[in-house]
Amino acid sequence: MIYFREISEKKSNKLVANKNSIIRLSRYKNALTRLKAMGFVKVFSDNLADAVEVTPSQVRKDFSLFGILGNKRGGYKVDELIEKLNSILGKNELQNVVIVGAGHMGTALMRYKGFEKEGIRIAACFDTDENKLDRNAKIPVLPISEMQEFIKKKKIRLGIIAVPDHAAQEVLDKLLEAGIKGILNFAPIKLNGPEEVVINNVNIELELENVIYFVNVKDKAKVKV
Amino acid sequence: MIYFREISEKKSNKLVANKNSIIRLSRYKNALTRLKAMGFVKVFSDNLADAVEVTPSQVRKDFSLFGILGNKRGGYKVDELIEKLNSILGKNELQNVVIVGAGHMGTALMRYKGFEKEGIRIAACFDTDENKLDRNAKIPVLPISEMQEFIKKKKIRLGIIAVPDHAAQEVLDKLLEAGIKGILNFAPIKLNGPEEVVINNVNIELELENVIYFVNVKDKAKVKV
DNA sequence: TAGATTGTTAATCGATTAACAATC
DNA sequence: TAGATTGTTAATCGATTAACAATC
Repeated sequence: MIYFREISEKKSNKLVANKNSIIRLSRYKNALTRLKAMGFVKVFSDNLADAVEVTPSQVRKDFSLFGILGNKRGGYKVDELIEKLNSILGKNELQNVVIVGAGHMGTALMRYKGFEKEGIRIAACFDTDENKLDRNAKIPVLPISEMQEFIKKKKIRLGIIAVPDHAAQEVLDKLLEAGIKGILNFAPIKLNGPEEVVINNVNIELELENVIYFVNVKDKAKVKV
Repeated sequence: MIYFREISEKKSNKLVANKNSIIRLSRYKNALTRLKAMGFVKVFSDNLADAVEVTPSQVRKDFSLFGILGNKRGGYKVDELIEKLNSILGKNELQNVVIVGAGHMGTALMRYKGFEKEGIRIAACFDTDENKLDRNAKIPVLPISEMQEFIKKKKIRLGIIAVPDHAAQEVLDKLLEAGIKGILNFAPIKLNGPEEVVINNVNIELELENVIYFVNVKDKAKVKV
């Protein structure tokens, strides 16, 4: 992937975007819309740093990494900044997504309010279970046999996998075959896909196990007293 | 929190557990149960490294960090290793959890199969909406007014927040008041709690936005050709 | 102008990887 | 014993923070 490397690395071998910096951009953007609502027209790296709980250096570094320039002494204009962040984050165009699996998790995601206001639209959900189908719903639930055609016809690039573990790899293969480029995977297994496909895993058990571990550590630390 | 620092840092100022190392421990453990099912009695750092896609150095480093010792030349005994990892991860005792919010996400989590086999038990779910209550279900859905007493009586330490943004902070405060020590939060807002409480945030929008960003980057990289 | 804030370079910090002596 | 693998120390890599010259 030579061409990707060209834009993802600076000459100086300092790497550009990593996952954390993108997450921070999203947070800056959210903070900015709040600040805007409060009447701010300009912001300084200080303000954003406070809002997102990072250092001002981090803010300026992130911006400079993505080519966002402010005005020395004058900070950043809120409107321009929001616009630029939206553009970087791909928020200027509606993002169509399909969900595979209309079980509990898939249904929760279908109903999830957070997506719409972020410019994410669930185009359809797919399932093998006939009882779950609902062609006429606002977000239709369709048989998985129609999935690939649907994706191709609507040129959808993003898919969410919310099926049981044992079905996940097969679903992934089908999605990729149909042209999907990015995956958010809720099945707690490692999926194999080609390098050029973006796969982000959300593993709820692992997240909860993490909490358990740190609670235990702190507990033991206290007992030690 | 002097006492916590004492055990969380080595003399040499090398820090012990960070979130990533704990996640890796969970993955080692999962890999090991698979290897065990395949008949393995011993494993080498090589095997685990392959299974989890890290370097053998990483595996040995992680183990040494948590005081897990193998046998030079003989690797690690699978059963012992699983046992030790379970103990570190707090898997030897059943972990009771309450869910707050019986909306789509809360319900999905209640029905989530992954928890049980990891020794996590959902003791109850709480909601303000009377229509959602169900005292007699296997996992009862109770009014939020009974939450604090329930938590205290059953000495529950872990809570999952799955309520709308605007209710999340209030729910957190109540949970902490009742004695909850660790939180998994699905509401996409920053929660304020005292330092000694463990709060882990799962933000599904951010995760999907991340996918969108990297898909766009790769797309543009290709067009550039 | 004087003061404040950016943008970038250098320093620091932390986590991962490599190397290798110890030893089973 | 010879060979292989651990456990740990040192080297590397990457990300965050600090510092400061440029400049509005």
